[in-house]
Amino acid sequence: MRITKEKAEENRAALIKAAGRLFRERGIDGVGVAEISKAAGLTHGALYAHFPSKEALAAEALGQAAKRADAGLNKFSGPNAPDLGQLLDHYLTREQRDDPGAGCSLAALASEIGRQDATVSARFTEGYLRFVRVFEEHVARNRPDANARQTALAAMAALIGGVAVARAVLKSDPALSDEVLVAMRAVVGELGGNI
Amino acid sequence: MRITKEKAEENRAALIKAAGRLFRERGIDGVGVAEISKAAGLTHGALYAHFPSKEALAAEALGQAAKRADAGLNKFSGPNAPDLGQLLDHYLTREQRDDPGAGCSLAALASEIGRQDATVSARFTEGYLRFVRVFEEHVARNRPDANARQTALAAMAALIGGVAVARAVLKSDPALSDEVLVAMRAVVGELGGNI
DNA sequence: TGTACATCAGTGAACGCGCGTTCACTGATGTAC
DNA sequence: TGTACATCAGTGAACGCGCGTTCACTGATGTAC
Repeated sequence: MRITKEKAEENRAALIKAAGRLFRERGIDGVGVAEISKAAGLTHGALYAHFPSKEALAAEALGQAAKRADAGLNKFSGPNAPDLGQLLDHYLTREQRDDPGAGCSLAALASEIGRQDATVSARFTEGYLRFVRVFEEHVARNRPDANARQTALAAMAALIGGVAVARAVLKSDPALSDEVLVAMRAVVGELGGNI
Repeated sequence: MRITKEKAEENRAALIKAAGRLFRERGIDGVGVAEISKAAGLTHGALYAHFPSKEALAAEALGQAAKRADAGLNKFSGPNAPDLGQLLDHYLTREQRDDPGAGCSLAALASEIGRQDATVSARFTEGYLRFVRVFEEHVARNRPDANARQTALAAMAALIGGVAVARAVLKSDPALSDEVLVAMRAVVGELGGNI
């Protein structure tokens, strides 16, 4: 039952989208190819017509997620960008914390990417550096005295850690989880030269 | 073949130690009970004489690791403690990054703890707060103007994120990985009122 | 435009394997007398 | 102190199940004439 090229491309996109969401929700090790395929409306055999392995799909999913994040990130860049505080308010929300599937892949998968292969690592690096560059612009503008690159590298890693920690403590101490988000917002805002 | 109470206690400790190391190295989902038991010199059946489930073992392993970290942390606390920079130099090393099994469980498992149950989350929270309190002391001493609690919460989450990011980008961009560690050291040092 | 046929996305059974957990059993330890 | 026996940490086979991957097959699509 061969299908149109158009439909095949749709199916491929559905696989990538489902994989991204499920990997963020439950980790790369935490979800199987059968479930990803089913979520995309296909059987697992079809997945292997598009990707040589689960790991290749993971790399593709991470790349796609970075691309989507990049689109959202563009409006925070350039000479007429809103101030850094708005980017932080956008990133450090309860919604982001409470719905990892819809959120940032960097925060959702940070501590397990190191165990994946180099191609997955490369997609993480790309996504991370996209955020870093936007941060760098803001720091260079707001705090000409500071080392913008260094501050941006640390600030973005801090945000990733902040969301990961807020999620990790949530089930045992929800008040602390909120406190971490607020603290991150204040401290990174100050770091970036923005109250 | 019943064994002495003493030997049984040793075996229990070996299970916890092996579990901690393997979980940090490969993630909780990434290692099975058979391998943990084997690393402790036992069969998997014995594991269930000590722990009701893999998840209970994970909680125990995280608690034990926090206890050990606490011992190392005590010398950075109190009125005669060395300055914060030494704690940062101790935490943000290539050794820490390159050997997750021997390092900090918070950094190794941050983004997957949110998927575990509340008892595992509770052990993470305990470990995190131990670090936060030590940080808080230093910030209160070095920067009386700052909100010490808030700064400490953000700084510790930042360190966790920094190590996780340094590991995530390592395979694809080792130079960037080093740069992240250096940036974190500088920025968090400044945050804590220490050059 | 109509016909013949090669292509290939997708199906679903099957592969070997490892997973977490259970359980009947072993036999030295620990205890009661 | 010596004997009888209950205890229980540890063994290893077995449970059902899901894992990632392979492959013979299907049949509509896309293409060559």
